[in-house]
Amino acid sequence: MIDINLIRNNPKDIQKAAKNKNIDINVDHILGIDKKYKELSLVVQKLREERNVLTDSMKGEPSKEQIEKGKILKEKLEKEDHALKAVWEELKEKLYQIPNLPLKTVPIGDSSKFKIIKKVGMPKKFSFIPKDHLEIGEGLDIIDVKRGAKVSGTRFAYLKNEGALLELALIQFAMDRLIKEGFSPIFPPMLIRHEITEELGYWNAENSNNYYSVNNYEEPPFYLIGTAEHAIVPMHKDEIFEEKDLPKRYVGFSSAFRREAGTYGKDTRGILRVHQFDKVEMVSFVKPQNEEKERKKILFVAESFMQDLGLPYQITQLASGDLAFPSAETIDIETWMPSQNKYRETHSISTTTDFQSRRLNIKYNVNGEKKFVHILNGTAFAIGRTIISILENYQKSDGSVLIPKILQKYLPAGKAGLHFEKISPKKV
RNA sequence: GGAGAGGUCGCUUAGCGGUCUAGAGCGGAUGUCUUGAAAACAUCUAAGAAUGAAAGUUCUUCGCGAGUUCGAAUCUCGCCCUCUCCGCCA
Repeated sequence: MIDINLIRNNPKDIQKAAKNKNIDINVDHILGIDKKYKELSLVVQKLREERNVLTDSMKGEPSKEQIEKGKILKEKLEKEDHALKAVWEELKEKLYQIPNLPLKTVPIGDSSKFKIIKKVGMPKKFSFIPKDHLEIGEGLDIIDVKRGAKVSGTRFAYLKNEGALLELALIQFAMDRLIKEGFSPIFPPMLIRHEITEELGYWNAENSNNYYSVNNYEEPPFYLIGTAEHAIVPMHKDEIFEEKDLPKRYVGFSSAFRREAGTYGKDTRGILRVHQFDKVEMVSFVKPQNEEKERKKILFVAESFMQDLGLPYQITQLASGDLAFPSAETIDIETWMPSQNKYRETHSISTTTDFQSRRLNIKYNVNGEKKFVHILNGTAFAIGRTIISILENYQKSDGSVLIPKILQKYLPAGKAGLHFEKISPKKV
């Protein structure tokens, strides 16, 4: 949620920012409702004051006149109070439709206006025509989308054998590093309540069909998280941090569930875009003045993972039109995918400034003054896409794959014919 | 899933229609005393909003919402959550 005072004082900026995010709001209209709301609340407050004065004046049995007066007051108050509530609902709905404002540094425009910040590593030249991850994965019997489709439908897959072990290795690798960086490891719940989804700011209007709801019979439905962030950020809802406890950092592991509505026909092959994937995710709660520093830290760690894995990548800054509703800035890491001959998103690092903390009421205490924290999130590993990058970038002509050295210590010692320095193709 | 108990200021709790501007204890902060500390004593110790230069004043919030009433922490209903016992279960 945007600070209402920000809207009152800079209506033009808000209008422009929403436009840059391709979100249609009418700030003047909202200000009109806000004015009505302020006037009405004043009326209601006055009436309540009158009522309080009246009740304070009667200590024992009230007189007939007093009761009469009270009745009249009560009626008036009820009427005005209802009107006030209605206006508030209207205002709240409008306020919830206002997206977070992009930072000044964010390029304005649609998705084509993204900025490439830097490139690291050179795409490898292959002496043979590189296969894509699905061909490699099926050859090694570590990815199975056919059976995924049989059991769950399109865009579902099984990760098997060394593929499964590779996932565990990546999780452990990321966790180890991030724990050293001051992140608390956490396995969050993957079903969340509806009210939480609203407060996070992802389930608004046009985005509402991106996530799954889960039937809970007589109870209100749950939502399946789209990323660990959805369950970790609201952990501290309605809480006040002590200044000394910030920054508060979490590294969470969870599955992520996405309906991928509107992506029919896009990235249908393999496991690049699936309805369920696992992810190691970073979340930080920081003081506003430390936000910049934290963003750099999260990006730095994410980059270091890719460097350690020896994968070529580029860093891009998303344009305003591409930012998620609560994001003020998003930096992506795109990793080289030889089969597509291009970089594809594997990491996304966003700052939501105080947007989520306002909705969720998460503050910190500075010498008695309560201020909203800033919240950042970033991918450590989107496991599926990382596995794709490893398979494709480290493939050999015989269909086997050399696994980056750094992961070796996280893979169990070879037995039963498994060789972890490389994954060998299945003998047919 | 069945039965019961309960959600009040950081923690433990009092409160059972007007005396609640919510009391007490613990914890915390500051001060007095002390070489320093402890103890003791004193004061302070929830959040949000309106107005105001400020001091202050007022309003809201006793899990959330609706209702009864001149008046609700207190009564009624619905919802959310927690705990205990039983059942089921990895």
